[in-house]
Amino acid sequence: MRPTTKDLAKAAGVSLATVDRVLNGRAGVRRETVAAVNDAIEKLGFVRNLSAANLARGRTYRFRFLLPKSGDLFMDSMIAHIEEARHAFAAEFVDVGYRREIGSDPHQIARVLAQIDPDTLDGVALMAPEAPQVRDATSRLRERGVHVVQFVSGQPGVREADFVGVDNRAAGATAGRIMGRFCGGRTGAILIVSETMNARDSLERRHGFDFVVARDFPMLTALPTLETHGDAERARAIIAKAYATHGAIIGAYVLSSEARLALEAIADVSDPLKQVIIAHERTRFSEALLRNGQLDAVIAQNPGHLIRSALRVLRARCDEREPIASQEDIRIEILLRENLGDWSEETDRARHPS
Amino acid sequence: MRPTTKDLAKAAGVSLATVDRVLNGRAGVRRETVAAVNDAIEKLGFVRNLSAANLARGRTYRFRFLLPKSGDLFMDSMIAHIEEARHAFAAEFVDVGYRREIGSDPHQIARVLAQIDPDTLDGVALMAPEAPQVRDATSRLRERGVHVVQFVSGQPGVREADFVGVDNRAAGATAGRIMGRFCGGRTGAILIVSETMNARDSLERRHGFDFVVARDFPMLTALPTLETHGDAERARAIIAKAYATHGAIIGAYVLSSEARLALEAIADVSDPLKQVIIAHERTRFSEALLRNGQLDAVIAQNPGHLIRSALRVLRARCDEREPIASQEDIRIEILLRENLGDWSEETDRARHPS
DNA sequence: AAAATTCTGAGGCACGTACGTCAAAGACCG
DNA sequence: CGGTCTTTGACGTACGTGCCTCAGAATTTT
Repeated sequence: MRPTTKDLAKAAGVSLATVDRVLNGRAGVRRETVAAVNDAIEKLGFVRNLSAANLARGRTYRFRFLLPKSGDLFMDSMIAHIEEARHAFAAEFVDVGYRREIGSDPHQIARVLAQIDPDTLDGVALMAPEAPQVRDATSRLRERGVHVVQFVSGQPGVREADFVGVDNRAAGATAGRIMGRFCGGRTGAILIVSETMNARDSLERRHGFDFVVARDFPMLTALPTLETHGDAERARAIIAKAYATHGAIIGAYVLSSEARLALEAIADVSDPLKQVIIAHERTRFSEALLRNGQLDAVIAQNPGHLIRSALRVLRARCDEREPIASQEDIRIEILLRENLGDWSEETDRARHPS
Repeated sequence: MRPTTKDLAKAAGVSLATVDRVLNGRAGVRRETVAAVNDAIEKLGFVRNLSAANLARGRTYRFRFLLPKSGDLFMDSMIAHIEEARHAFAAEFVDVGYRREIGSDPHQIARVLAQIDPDTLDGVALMAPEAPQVRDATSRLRERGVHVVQFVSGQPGVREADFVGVDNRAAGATAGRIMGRFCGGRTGAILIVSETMNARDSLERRHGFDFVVARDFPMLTALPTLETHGDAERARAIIAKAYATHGAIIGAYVLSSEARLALEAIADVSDPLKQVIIAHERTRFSEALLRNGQLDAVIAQNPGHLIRSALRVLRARCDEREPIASQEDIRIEILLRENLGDWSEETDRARHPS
């Protein structure tokens, strides 16, 4: 059996309450007493029983996802997974929710963060563009005792907060290699479309893509990024123009997480089956195109994993534990028609039509 | 606050002990009393607090992975991740271990399973080839109260036990598509190598691969499977012979989880850079080849995920909960050089040599 | 002696369980 | 047939699990 606080108290020659004060770093204990307790902890190899502790203090964890107000299918999928996690985590007294309050103005984001009440919230997972104002507001939030996870957007390795998401340069590079290999040595231009290039993610993906294409696939020319700004009309106009002016477009890469508008426009003004088309993120829409061959590959991060990971990291921080690195490492997934998850069922139906 | 057993007792007009008996399905309670308690549970929306229950019971979970005696790098990686999980799960009173006792003889496997003592073990994750004897032994184990997860090998949808692993037909199909696309329309033969074709996994991968190649890439000819039987000499001999007799081998697909022998032999008797080579599972070895270009793609299942998933499923079964399907769904990962996990660091080094 | 510091005791969190109680149902005898 | 004894089913009591917390006691310090 593992040693308990009782054992500690006996070994250190103090009462349970004193042990508890040392354990939780509260004041009112002499240096020597603290040392005695710590020695006992060391000697007995004491590890506190977190569930017993949480039971005793009636602890609950209250976490919120702060999401962009904008968003299309990818955001929908995210929210669906938050909803799923809500139920799964409820049993462990983790209260999960989300709010769509994040705009594009850094000051507005900072204001949202400033209004968070540490008494009603233990942690937030923030999906917001990078900006100095946001970084500062994040730091202040941390100082007020609210844990923060940079979620999907943002960058790894910032001291203020953990990052949960993929390395977007590597994701772009992955897209680049698939593009290169799928084009099979042909020479031509690659159309590149994004919702906006103001987001760090898109920039990084573009960098990664260009790096690999330039180094390993010199026969391909990556065109300048077209920005749809989430406007279907505009998307179609600029994409049509691109196909008209460049003769030999043999592939298209849609950088942004919301790919629908761009992909619809591409399908409208050209033949998607004759190009290599790559997009990001799995949604109803991208999945359907992948299945019917209009999309050749999707680079994705698993939304369920993202969300559970953010919650686990927040919890670990609340408990002053270190998260399990290998579990919280979000993989860059490559999705083809065959590894979407129900390939066998599909072919079974094809072979035994009901 | 969530309702407690105390609230239940009051609402149902019985004592805590009776509530407990109903909750844990023990005998000695009249039908009407049971109904009364159940009504109260319904009405109050009672959910029992598992950690409090486990605390009171002093419950621990004892799970073991039963692994093949044979195995090379993939098995090493698996074991390393079990070791990691051991530590991570210890805090939640889950005792994780493994034993390498599984041979290829179904009777031997059945004997191993028969010797498991339900008093010392709550669940096992079994990585074993499929066989009627094994299935029966699994059923008997379940009847003796030990939970079983079919791990990596085995098939989904068997009533006896949950399955944690990927759909190998889909994995093979994924390999098939990548092979087809990466070959870029060239005509030629594809070498196919496996350790053995006695394992269900290899068979299924081959089926999936063939299905996709036959349907979508008719210019490719998938050669008959060569079996190395884990013998380096033999591997080199048969592979050399294949390259000698078939003129136009433009790709190679190594089906089995342990790919090293086959890949070494291929590199010895041909130029790996001039073919499309695809293998399964991420190991030190496959990773290195991926980085230096000798391997074009790796189809993998994430070992850390596999192991945590198996443990979570076992735990859920012990607690009579339903596992979270989306979390326990193991993805078929496609690994290229760029999405191995440290691509940015790598290119940073290239740009800023130290 | 008052104030500040350090420490203890007892009760509580949500639940499990050994043991005890109590009534009804038989069993047995004269 | 009544009366006593035992068995059985149905339920309650009280304490334990590892830890936290608050009121208050004991010890210093001022």
